[in-house]
Amino acid sequence: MKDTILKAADKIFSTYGYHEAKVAMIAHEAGVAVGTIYRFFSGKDELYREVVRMKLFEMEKRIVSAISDKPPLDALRAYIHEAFKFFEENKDFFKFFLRDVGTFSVADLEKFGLSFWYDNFINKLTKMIEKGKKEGIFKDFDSKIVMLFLSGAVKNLVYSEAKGRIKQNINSIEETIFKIVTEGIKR
Amino acid sequence: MKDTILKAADKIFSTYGYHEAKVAMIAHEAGVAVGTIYRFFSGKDELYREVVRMKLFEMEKRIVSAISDKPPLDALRAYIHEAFKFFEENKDFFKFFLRDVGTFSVADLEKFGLSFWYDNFINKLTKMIEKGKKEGIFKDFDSKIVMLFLSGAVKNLVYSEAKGRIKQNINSIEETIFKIVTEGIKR
Amino acid sequence: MKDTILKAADKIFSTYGYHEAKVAMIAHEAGVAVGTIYRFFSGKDELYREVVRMKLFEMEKRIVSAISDKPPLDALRAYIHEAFKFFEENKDFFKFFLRDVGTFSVADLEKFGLSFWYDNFINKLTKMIEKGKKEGIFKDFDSKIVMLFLSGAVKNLVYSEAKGRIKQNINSIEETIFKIVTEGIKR
Amino acid sequence: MKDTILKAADKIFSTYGYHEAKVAMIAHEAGVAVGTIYRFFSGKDELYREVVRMKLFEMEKRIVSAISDKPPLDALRAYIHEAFKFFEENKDFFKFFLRDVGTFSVADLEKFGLSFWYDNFINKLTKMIEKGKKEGIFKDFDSKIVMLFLSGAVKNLVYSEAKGRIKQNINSIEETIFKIVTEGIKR
DNA sequence: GATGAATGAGGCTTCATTCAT
DNA sequence: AATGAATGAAGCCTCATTCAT
Repeated sequence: MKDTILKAADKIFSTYGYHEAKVAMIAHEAGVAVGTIYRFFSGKDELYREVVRMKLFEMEKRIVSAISDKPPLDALRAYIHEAFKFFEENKDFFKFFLRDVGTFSVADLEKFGLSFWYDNFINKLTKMIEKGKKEGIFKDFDSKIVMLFLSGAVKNLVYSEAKGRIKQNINSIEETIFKIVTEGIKR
Repeated sequence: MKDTILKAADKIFSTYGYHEAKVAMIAHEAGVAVGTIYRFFSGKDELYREVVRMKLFEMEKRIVSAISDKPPLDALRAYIHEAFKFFEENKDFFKFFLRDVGTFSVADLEKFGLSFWYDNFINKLTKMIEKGKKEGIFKDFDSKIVMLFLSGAVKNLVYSEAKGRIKQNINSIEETIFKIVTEGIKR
Repeated sequence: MKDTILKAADKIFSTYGYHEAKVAMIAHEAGVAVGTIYRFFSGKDELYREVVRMKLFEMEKRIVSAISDKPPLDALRAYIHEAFKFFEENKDFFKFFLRDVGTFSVADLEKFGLSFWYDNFINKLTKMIEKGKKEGIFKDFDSKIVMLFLSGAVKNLVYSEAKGRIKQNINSIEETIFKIVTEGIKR
Repeated sequence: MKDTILKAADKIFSTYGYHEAKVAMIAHEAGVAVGTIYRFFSGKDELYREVVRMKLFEMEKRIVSAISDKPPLDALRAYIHEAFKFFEENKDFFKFFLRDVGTFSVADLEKFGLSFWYDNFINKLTKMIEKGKKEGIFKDFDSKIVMLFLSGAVKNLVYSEAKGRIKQNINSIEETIFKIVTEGIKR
């Protein structure tokens, strides 16, 4: 039941964004009464938070699993590939998440309670870089900056790709990203 | 007057985001009556659009001016520096509007009449890469992908810096970005 | 519930007229919350339209039923009597809606989807005159003009009576109308 | 100046009706500033009242002048003719006046201060009937009822004619009215 | 006297939330 | 536990009116 609602909420939020999504729509999509939603969630806010959590935790799980136990360069490739795949699969959701986050007030953002999670996630990814540095494969840049650099680049490219602003196919884009980040653009 | 309102709107939208920002707050911040806002803007929507336009046009002007007539590598440095500076100065605004320009859906950009502008802006930046390729300084990656890669990386780092997730000072972050993008992280 | 609201709306519109009537007043009169009104009507406009429809359809039903299957002169008397009775019972409403059905512009009647209805209603009444002409009881005036003449006269008298401008009792007024229209004022 | 405003107000009220007419429109039409209107009229309400007064007083003047010093039957014809002519010339105004009156609250209607005028006007017309009765030309119906009967009939027919619901030309309609009211419809 | 930019009260409407069944 | 009709707070916007120039 709670899960049905969560899935319905995901779909509606992904289709309409937070503010255009109405609780009644979600109830309808889930095939339950409006009141039922309030048995499981304290309100629309919490419902949204739960959807976001669900998504991000899934993302973390998939990406972390994709890179674990791989040598640094392979892990890097895997990260780029998995991130692309995940964003691609959930692009409707992220289209609105990224936007809606901007429509919440600072106070609300903190309510998401995801700051801590995000730091933690970035730290896990950072380990991939750390490992590469230890093994002498990566240069001695600050690992966190490298990861934020890389994840920003990936996000922007997924997004642009989703918007049809890039002609290349996804494999080719992934490969280009990998090359730039490993070897740089300077000849 | 129009300008006072625009500035107040910028502040309120930057602090609360679109939906939590109330027209009455903006009027109060601007020190005018609610009705006065409607003498200059057809509604809350248009007011937001104008704020966004104002910001982005200023950003373009500053960045384009910073990179023009510079040799490719200097231009690259200048781009990173100016983008950082601009985002830094307007971090409240961008926290809400864009963690990413791509944050807004195509429909939204079109609503702002900015689709054309964005393509144009990216093209201008892309020329900086093209030039470097012609001069044999940059490798033969697709210029647009390079630019989207770089702008994504920069935006994410500004954002993270603004959030206090990075300890280094800005100059050092800029330098790291420059090095990664030019020389890559692989040893 | 819908009916309670409709009745309350009738009362408030009849007392204050469309523009001075506030949705909140209607809700209060009906003993429901403002929002409840919007479960049944799309807005103030539709609510007004529905009140008007309700009234006019009832009027038609009563008048048509009163005149049907009667010989022309009896039908004429019945028309005058029933019209008086109906207007009398709803004088508050008609004081605002119609001193005259014609009071509303064509556009308005169309907005109410009542143009067709009104033509149809007049046609039904017209048949009473036609019948009288066929039977050689009525003179050969254009039937529609006769009906518009008669209904205008009746409406004005009801209205004046309602305003207290006439001293006679209603029966006497009805009789006078009947005599004037059948025999004329000329000796 | 006051007159210019009054004429402009007449035009705008006649075109849009009371509630859709905006003070700014009237000022624009009159070629004066909004504030100027408030030098001559205490507000929109009074301006409307003045327009209505102007109209009705003119109507009275024309109709009374048309019927005075005429033998009863000629006066009757003249009344019908002049009423038709006047309504015809001002149909835009009356289209809205009749409607808007219905949108004012009872309190407002009294503010028009026209009840007394209307009684007075009807009395003047009534004299035409009285005279006919004294001369033995008209039957012994209550004169006021006769006048209200007649004026209602005329108003309704003018209105229907204005709406295009009648095919005959105006002269023919006037003649029919005259015949019905004098001789009745019964053979 | 004339102007018209600025005012701000007040209305219609939406929709998250509640609670009696 | 589930329902969904009813609630009512709160926001955007309009426009008659004012008053400094």
